[in-house]
Amino acid sequence: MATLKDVAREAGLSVGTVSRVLNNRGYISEETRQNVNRAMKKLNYQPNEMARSLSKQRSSMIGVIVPTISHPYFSKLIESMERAAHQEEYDLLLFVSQGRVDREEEYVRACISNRVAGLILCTGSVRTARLKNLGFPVVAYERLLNEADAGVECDNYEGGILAAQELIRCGCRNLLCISGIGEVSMPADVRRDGFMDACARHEGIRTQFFCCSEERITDLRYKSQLDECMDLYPDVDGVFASSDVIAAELLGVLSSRGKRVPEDVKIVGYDDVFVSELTTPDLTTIHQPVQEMARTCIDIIRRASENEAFPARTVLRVNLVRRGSTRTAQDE
Amino acid sequence: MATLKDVAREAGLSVGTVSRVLNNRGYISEETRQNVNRAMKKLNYQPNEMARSLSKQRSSMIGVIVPTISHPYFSKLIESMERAAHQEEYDLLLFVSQGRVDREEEYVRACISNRVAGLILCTGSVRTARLKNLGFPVVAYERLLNEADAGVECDNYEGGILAAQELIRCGCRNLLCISGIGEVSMPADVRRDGFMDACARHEGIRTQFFCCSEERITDLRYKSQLDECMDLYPDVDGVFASSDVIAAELLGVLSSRGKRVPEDVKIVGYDDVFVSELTTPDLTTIHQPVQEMARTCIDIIRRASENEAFPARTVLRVNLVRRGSTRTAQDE
DNA sequence: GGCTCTATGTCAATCGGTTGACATGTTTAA
DNA sequence: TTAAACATGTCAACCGATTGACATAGAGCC
Repeated sequence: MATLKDVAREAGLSVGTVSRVLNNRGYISEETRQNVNRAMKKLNYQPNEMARSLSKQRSSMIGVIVPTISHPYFSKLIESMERAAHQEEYDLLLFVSQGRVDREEEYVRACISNRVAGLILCTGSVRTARLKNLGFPVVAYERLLNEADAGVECDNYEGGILAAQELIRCGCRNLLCISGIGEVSMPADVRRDGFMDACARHEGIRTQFFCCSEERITDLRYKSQLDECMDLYPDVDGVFASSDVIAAELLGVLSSRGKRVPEDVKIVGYDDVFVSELTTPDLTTIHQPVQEMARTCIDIIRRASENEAFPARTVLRVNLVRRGSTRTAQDE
Repeated sequence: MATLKDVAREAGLSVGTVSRVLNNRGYISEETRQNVNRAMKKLNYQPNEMARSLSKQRSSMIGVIVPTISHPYFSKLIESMERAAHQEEYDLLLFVSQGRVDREEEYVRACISNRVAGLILCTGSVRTARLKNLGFPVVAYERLLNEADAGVECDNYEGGILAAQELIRCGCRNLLCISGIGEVSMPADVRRDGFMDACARHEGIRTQFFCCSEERITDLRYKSQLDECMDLYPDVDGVFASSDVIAAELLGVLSSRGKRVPEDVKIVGYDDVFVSELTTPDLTTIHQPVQEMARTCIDIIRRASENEAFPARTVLRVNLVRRGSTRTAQDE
């Protein structure tokens, strides 16, 4: 495997000059630059990132910890992160914690060992005291973490409002909000607040609330809980589900009870992942700007690395995507 | 950030001895080991993987290139890879190529630069000549790559047979096989062969074949193609879809045509990802042992790193999971 | 002619580990 | 008793870059 020294010899230059070309430092003539590039190509030179990171005291990798990627929301997120990272010349170190605190702490340690350029936390259970003075910036994604250096969220409150308005627009009067609540309070919790507040502003709207246990989020199986829920509230005519996956499962539960969507019950999901277009009918949902959120996370880390200023908190706009599950006669 | 030298000083030992403890080399007394561990804990020492990799000429990261992770099959795969990798003390470097050759080559270069312990290729478009003498083992996952050092697949032919048998068992006589074909020939192509061969062994079975273009696999949108397909073959009573996502979309297409599943049409999917339990009815499917396949890939890399022998080709068994989409009256 | 800018070279330290050679003791077992 | 096994130390080279100090020398300008 060719080294810088080999390239220098091949180009008839010193390592110092070649390193200057690679890192764009000091004065280099166009001729020399070409010469170096030619030599690198000829030797099929690939810089050793380990050596580079060691001397720079910082690698070009970004660590991301997520609870799962089986959930389509997180797979979409990771895909966006990967793209954004590589656009900024970073590589992505992926960690899946399954929501287990021990793993999360292990993964934070792995990030330290790898001297990552930054860490994006998409999971809330890490003991926050351990996030101080890590030597790299920590970005909290849709989590409330005081210890993080920055936070990126979408406007969950607004999302709740949009969902409520849509159901009310469709003539629903007997609303149900299904959401998951973990042990940690999360930005997503305020979706419900937005929903409830918007409902309260209208006359004659009944609202119920059902809490799906999210401890088994990695299972993606809520069906039995949703069945119980429908036993409790058999006469709802509009449901706001806090994720498209829950909404999709609800479709199955309703279908087995002979309820038709959207004729008998209207549904609004959340996230706008591919599942919402896979179901029959497809799902009206609140679109999260996942790509933009991912880009923001990466950009914060880039800025921090270059000692540029960056926002402590970024809240991005959501919007409603109307599909079959809230279609009414007059929409045709 | 504490270094090995700091730990040695704290423990009153030499760096050599501490390094021995870390790498389990030579003779170390239990007392010294404890002493070192205490010192490491006290200083909150995290070994610098960059330095370690540099001197070992090999990092403890495994690179994985996939075409997408939005597709539930790949997100399940990556989740399994991540788990298997960390169980063997590797970190995972994730690359999503979107099926673009230029990105794949860029990612292979990134793996070289990071001196990965191994590379798992879940995508077939890389120009194979570039995979020789990379300095680390390359494992082809569900791909035919002569240049790879090892291949891991599931028994796709058997999967096709199982699907055919199930549809025939349900009394279907007019079968359709929907599969995707890319430019590169892949192990998954033989699913069709298994299906067709099994059908040929039965009297009075008609078989059709429809080829879904997979160029837009990252889109996960096959609906319009499937609609055409149903125009072409309106009277099929049993369908084998080469992925659960296609099967799920087909459910929607059939529903909009007033066809009921499983009463009018029976469906068998492939993969056994969560989507198959999300639909109504849920999908009978061919289960791929993704976890075991992932573990096999990681194990091959571990063996290669330790100069142990490893199999050049591993083919894992699949099995049928019966659910609602092929349920008949007598199954009740 | 002196000054500054451009372009490159030499040299050595540094990043934080790993590893091997070699030395020096202390136990333990044959 | 004596060799082998155990336990640790010292020292230095090495992995492949980055970086800064300092030197050299030609080009362009006042």
